[in-house]
Amino acid sequence: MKPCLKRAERKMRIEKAQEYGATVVFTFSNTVTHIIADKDIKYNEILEFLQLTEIPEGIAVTNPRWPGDCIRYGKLVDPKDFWYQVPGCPTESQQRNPLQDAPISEPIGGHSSLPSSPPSSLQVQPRPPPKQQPETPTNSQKDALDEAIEECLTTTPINIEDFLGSSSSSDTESSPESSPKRRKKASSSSSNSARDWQSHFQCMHKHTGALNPENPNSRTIQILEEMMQIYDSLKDQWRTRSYRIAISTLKSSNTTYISTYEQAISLPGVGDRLAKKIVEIVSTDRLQRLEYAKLDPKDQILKLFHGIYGVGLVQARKFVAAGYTTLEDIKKNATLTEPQRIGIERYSDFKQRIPREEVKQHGDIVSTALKTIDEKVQSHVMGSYRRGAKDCGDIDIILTKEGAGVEELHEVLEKLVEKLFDRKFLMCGLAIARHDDGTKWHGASRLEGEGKPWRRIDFLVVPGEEIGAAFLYFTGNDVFNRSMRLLASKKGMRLNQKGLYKDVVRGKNREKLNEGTLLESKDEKKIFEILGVPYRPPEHRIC
DNA sequence: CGGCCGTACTG
DNA sequence: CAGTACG
DNA sequence: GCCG
Repeated sequence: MKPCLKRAERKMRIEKAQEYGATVVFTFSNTVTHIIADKDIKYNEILEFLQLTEIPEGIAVTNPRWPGDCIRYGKLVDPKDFWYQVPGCPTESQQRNPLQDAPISEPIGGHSSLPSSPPSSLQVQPRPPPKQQPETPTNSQKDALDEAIEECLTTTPINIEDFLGSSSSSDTESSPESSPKRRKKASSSSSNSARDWQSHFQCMHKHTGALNPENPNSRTIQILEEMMQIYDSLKDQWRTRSYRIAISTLKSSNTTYISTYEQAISLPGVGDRLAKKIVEIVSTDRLQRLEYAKLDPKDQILKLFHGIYGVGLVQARKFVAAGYTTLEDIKKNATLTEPQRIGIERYSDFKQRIPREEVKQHGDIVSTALKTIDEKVQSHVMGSYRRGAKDCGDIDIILTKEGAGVEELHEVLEKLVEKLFDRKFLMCGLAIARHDDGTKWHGASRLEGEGKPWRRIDFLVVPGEEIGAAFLYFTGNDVFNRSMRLLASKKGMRLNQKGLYKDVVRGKNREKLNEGTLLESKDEKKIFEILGVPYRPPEHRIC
């Protein structure tokens, strides 16, 4: 058997199967009754691996869900059932659509179609390495700010590990070993616990968003992400938040396979309920609750509608409740705002990812046009582009000028937009600053040429003095920003796209009672410093 | 048990 | 104002 | 959902 990245996970399942009386063999022989293939294995890959032209009669080929279900239901379920089919398996049953097979949950009686001989041995297949991640950090492109920041970084190297003592609680257990000794000179009166409480904030940790292909928890993460999406579509923002945090924790614990309740619950952000779900995923390769939820066809339609620009969950649910099932339905019959109408018209355009190179091209066009309006106004491409993504969902551009205020820049924005409409680069506006001090502009742009898709493009007008806070905000990602802002508020401060403020008085519901006084807004790195967060370059802000 | 980011634009 | 959006 |  080839070494495999998933071996920890497979080992777990193998042991589970043996616990229940299965015999696992590592060579193919006529004693084999079942072949359990890892999820992504295709039928012909099994044939190839076993050097067979066909699987002998009487041997069942299934995915890992089958043994899981057998354990779940306490009996041998039918390995020919749809749920257990291996992709490419030449049987009639694979045509069955899971969405029509409504009552999935009923224990499908194990019996008849079992192979003649009793199940006594299992053959386990290795799983191919997982695919690559969507957002790949690259350090190739730098702008002036990046270089300045990196300079600061190299002169004052900060090791995140130095900030995270071994957990104060007794059961540190399987956490990614932090070296015990070393102590930064405790600035002022900061005690251990003072440093500890804030280490739970996501912004305190390096995240690249890369799905480490060696992360043994990738299957768990995948299922939890699906579950999170369900809760998101149910408008359960707090459950969604909890899932997001727990998933993020799993992603960073990429050296340990989390398979037991104790392991799981010791992770920050994972409580009793999620720990139980993780155990269920590990031992059965699925989540019962998720299977139910995915059966609801409304869920699919809801997602479709929610994908329209300007349509949130409230509107999407209304459309579903009204009985609409397609974008055409809505376009013809529903009352829509103008942005929503465009959102439907350009639905597929806006869904497409934008190659990094094209993002740069859009940025260059804006930059060039800007020069004809005001030489001193600069544009910076932000968002996932600045984080180094190889493709982006939209294009985020900051317009700024040293010493300029919002109103001066707002005029520039209006001229810029007009000019870019004239040259048929901008195709429409979606959300447009209407006041003289408006700061944001949402719309669509496209490159010249036949069939070029419209791209979502956002401008943010930023006074010269606020460039640091604006960079922080517009670089994201969203989770990172929220984490930074929450940390600020816990420290009696307030962070937004204009700056970091202190002495913010909050009433109940944390409602802001005063503005606070400005601490820093021009220097992105100083905002990190004041908040006590080790500086992280954009490509490490993917939580 | 209550909190979970903070802001800007639309209709 | 609620809803939606941005990171 | 989790956490204090």
